[in-house]
Amino acid sequence: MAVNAYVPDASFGGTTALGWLKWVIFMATIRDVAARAGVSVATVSHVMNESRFVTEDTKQRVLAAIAALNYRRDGIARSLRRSQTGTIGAIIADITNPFFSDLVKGIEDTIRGFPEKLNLILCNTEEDAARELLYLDVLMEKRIDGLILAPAGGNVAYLEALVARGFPLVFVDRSLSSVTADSVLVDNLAAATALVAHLIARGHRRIAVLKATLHASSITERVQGHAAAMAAAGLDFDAGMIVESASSIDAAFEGGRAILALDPLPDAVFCTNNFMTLGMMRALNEQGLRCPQDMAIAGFDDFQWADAFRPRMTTVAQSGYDQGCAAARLLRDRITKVQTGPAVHLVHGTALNIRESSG
Amino acid sequence: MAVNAYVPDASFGGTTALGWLKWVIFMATIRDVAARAGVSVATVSHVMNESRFVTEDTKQRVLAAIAALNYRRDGIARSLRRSQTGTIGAIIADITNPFFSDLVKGIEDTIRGFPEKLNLILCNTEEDAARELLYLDVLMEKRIDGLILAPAGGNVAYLEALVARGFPLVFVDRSLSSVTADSVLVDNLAAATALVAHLIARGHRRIAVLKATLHASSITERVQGHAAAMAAAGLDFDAGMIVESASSIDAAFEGGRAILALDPLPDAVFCTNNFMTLGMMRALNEQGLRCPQDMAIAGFDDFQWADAFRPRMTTVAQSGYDQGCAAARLLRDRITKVQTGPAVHLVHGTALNIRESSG
DNA sequence: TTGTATGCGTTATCAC
DNA sequence: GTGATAACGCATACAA
Repeated sequence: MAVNAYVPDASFGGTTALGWLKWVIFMATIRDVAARAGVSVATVSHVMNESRFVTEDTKQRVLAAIAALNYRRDGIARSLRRSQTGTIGAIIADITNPFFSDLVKGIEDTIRGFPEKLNLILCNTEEDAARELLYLDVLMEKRIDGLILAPAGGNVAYLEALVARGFPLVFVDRSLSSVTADSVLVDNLAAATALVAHLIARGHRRIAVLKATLHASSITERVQGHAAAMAAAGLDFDAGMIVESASSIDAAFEGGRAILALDPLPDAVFCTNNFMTLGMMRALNEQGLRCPQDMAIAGFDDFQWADAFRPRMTTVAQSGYDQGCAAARLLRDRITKVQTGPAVHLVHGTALNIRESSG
Repeated sequence: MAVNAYVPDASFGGTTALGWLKWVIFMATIRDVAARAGVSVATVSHVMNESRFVTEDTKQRVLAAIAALNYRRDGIARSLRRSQTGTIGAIIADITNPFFSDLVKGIEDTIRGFPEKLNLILCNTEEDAARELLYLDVLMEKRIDGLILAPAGGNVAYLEALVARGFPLVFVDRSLSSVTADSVLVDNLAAATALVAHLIARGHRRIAVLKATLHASSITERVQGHAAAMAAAGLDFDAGMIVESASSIDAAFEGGRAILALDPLPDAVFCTNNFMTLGMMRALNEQGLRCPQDMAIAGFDDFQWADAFRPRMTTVAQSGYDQGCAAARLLRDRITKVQTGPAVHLVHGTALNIRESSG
């Protein structure tokens, strides 16, 4: 490796403010390559981009110079010139939630397959709209080509303006009714209804909800699913049986405690996402209660180990990975203008995994 | 929001190849702002960066123009001029591994607190050195300011060259002995030794290892820990008791099956990471074997729900989050040249969580 | 088949 | 206290 062995010739630029950096971290430019190959910068550029015919001979000389100087083109300068960065953003709630880490992996695996060699800038809002706004601003300043967003629930005007400007935006997991953009979602209402109906079919009557406090359409719909299933069965429930907590395992643990303090005790709990389920189980555990004997639990979002430990959890499974893949494709199609019409909304399927935690 | 209401005046640039884009997605430039405020671009720049004194009056005019035009400076042009991008890369093994998602969250939370407003580009190698190389190239082309890396095990010359050039690099989770860079690690050898010693103390004698096949120093050391503990106890074991599988739950499931096919059957299994533990449990489950009655299990890496489900897992816990925070700080200090001496190596602590899976 | 020269939007160095 | 203007490194329109 001769990366740091090359000594720039005298033609190399002067010492501006940050010029010294270039001496420490020397990076050959397209001009250095052109000079060494005895051609113009245009030719070097065209060789790298295969954007016009170059005789085999000159091409080889250019390639040799590139190798000798260990030249890598400057993506920043290239981005400035082409007005596209090859970078997309993903603003999600929380990467430690298995649903989102699967989703992000789906995005990554998919964009890696694209010839455009897209990159992903990752941001966690932790369900905070203020943080979302901050990230939106930073990403816009970074001139990302498009954005995959699990909206925290605010910034509607900002997002509307973005979409109005034609900026490529894809919603995942949830959407904002007032913002018309592509989306990849699941039918939360139907899935939650089916899950709670299953609980009812198992004989449970007092079914509490451990609800993540967030302004996400997905969560709202899941709670509506609970109400729908209860109503369909002619079952009543009071608002006190819907306990809210922030969307983290620790907060859900407290929420779970609150549910276990309910009087009379519910005989089943519907957890609106991964974190709620985990927190609920921890609370149950703390009180020495057994699932499903003492309390049945069913949750939205499956997790990879849901069937390897006891109790095996009854869940609605959705593939974060597949949704990530779909979102990435949608976004790419918008960026490349393969897709230009009105917003497209993808609804992915869910599966009801009936295991033992529901009794 | 008047983002898309502004009609650029006649002075607005001509139509180059991508010029049309500017009409669809109109973005005011520093010149538009200067023109509207009746000042020079220099003044606008200085107002935005607070880099020289500007009278309150002109400053207000500039600020008003910025607001009116909804101007956001172009980070790309800025990066080109300043030769720094405010972007760092993180190349890790797999974001769906809870250890790494915690780590990434630690990085994010930390860089968000920096005044530099750093951004994170995320890459998963899935333990593939070829993929790592690809990402290294892309990230270098993107001119990232620094890199946090969990090396897949190859690309040594490339990384050496990077470090020799003074490029800020921090290893996490594992390191490459031939590359001298900052690192954040744990004492894998000691922790694994203690874990296996615990298994031995519990009366287990035939202790198998479910080992992730990867060229990571961390895994090698964990396996050495097993050997050390066995030797210290005067226990023998044959190589057949060390079963390898790729580092994914599915592969570990197969590996777990292989272990359960061993004859004679081991009475305990040491799993070298999260995924191995999960796959092993799934295999156990498939065969209808109980843990710890039929087989004791202990794993490296704790997970948030390790104590909420049965069996509660005995594990070595390390904080991916804290390691992410530390790595981000180390990297920032290198980037800003707050830290300039020889490589610093941080060794974070681990905790032995003795729960029920070890019998 | 190749070269010259302009400009992308900033920042920073001068000059006034 | 402010303004002109030259880079930054590349892609590309236009020449040759």
